[in-house]
Amino acid sequence: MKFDARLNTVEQDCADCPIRHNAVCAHCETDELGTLDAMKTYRNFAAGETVIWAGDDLTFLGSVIDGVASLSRTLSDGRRQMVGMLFPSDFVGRPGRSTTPYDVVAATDLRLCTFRKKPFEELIARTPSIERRLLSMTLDELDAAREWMTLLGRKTAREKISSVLLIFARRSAALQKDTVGDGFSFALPVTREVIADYLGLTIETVSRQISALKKEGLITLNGARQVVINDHDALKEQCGDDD
Amino acid sequence: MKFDARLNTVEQDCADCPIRHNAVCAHCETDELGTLDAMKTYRNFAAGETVIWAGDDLTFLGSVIDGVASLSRTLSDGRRQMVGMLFPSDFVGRPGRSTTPYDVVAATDLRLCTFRKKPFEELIARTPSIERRLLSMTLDELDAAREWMTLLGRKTAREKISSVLLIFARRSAALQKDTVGDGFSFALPVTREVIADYLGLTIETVSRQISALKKEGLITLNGARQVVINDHDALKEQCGDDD
DNA sequence: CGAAAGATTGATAAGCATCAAACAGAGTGG
DNA sequence: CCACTCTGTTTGATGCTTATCAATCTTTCG
Repeated sequence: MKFDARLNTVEQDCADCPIRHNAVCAHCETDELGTLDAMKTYRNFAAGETVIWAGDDLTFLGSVIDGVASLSRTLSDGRRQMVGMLFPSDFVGRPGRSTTPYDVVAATDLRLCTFRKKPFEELIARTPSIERRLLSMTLDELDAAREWMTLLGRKTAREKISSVLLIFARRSAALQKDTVGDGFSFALPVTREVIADYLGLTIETVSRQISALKKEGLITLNGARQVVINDHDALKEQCGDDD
Repeated sequence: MKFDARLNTVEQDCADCPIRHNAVCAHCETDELGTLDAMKTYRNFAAGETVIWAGDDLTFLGSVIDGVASLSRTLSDGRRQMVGMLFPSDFVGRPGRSTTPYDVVAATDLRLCTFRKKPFEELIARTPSIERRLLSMTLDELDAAREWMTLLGRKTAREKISSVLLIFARRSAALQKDTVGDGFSFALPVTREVIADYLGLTIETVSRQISALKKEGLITLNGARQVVINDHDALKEQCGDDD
């Protein structure tokens, strides 16, 4: 049965929340959690649905509970660059600003735990533990963004593809509490187009580089979306990174 | 006379500080300011000097008072990407983390107002106004980093150069409480090499694109570093941005 | 003045985008 | 069950953009 993303699911207690210990509310005390619990609304989006358009009024903020959201910007002639991917526990929206500077799109079916903006801003103003957690998460995101800038500005197409394959592999491994090594198999969660927008390439170049890695035996493909890593060390070499 | 960047200058009262109203201390009360005043140490760096190497222990944090600092990452074969530029009032370093993931280099002669890391971390833990200001500044930097990702991933060389010229122009205008328009003149604060590392280009491409804009009459150069904008609207058009 | 660093310009080549066509898989309806 | 469409993917041919290599010019500073 297909998941109907528009359907609002039953409210859940914060104490049972799967992202409880990683999200913005990670270090909340019981009473603070109670306040959040009373404020929250779950929102669901189907894959491909836009959560917020760039420039739109930002009326709510919140956390990703399940699924992946992409942040992307568009140039005047339609060229698109993905500037971030939000995974479960990541925070959506920006306190203290009235509009978002980029589109937020559900890359997969997506479930958010949201708060109306104004009350949430008032809450963090009097709750240092939330503010501190938000600062820490924002600093992490800034580091990630800067690492991505290095990829976008200086890496070749082959290095970009190798890098992104390993990133998806590690994400997949982490979810299964496994590690990436020779023979590790994982699924690409997104289309070639999304990968291209993420890497600052065209879909043709993405496809060609994946084919090249396949032809050289570093990876094997089962269909277009399932990847097996044959030579992990060699693939890591191809990333160009300094470690 | 050449500015000797290693020479420690006379301590300055926070109340007279040129970045007082924009830095991390912007919203401090008088007593909080007094605490900071007692903690601070000025540090000067000559253009080209490295403030912190990637991976080094982070022993101090602080604000840029004068000059420009660059944040950059290096790939295994030496390719470099600048991932941020810090101007006066911008914050250096990251509370809550012991090492920096990128090199911090003085792009020009540089003056910092620094605090030892530990005492400063303790201070922000009990001073919400500083933490709030730091969060706000970090969110701004994240937005800037994401905008830069769009430039790096999707803009052409010409668009990159036009964009960076306008960024420098606006920075310069803001400092003089002026606005950018036809006839506006400003200095490029950095070498072509730094611009190239910032834009993910080579110095030759930077030079060629600047020459092209000059040849087409959008800008005029006085020497290599002084730029006059002849046609602001046309230059803005060249950026490719969606507004 | 002479050396060194920074900037410009030219010739050439590599890398990636663009345009175009074919292929593969999933879902649809006769 | 098979044609049919739609979307996503692969592959090929070609050309533009930018990197690379190299030489010259300019500015700065000792």
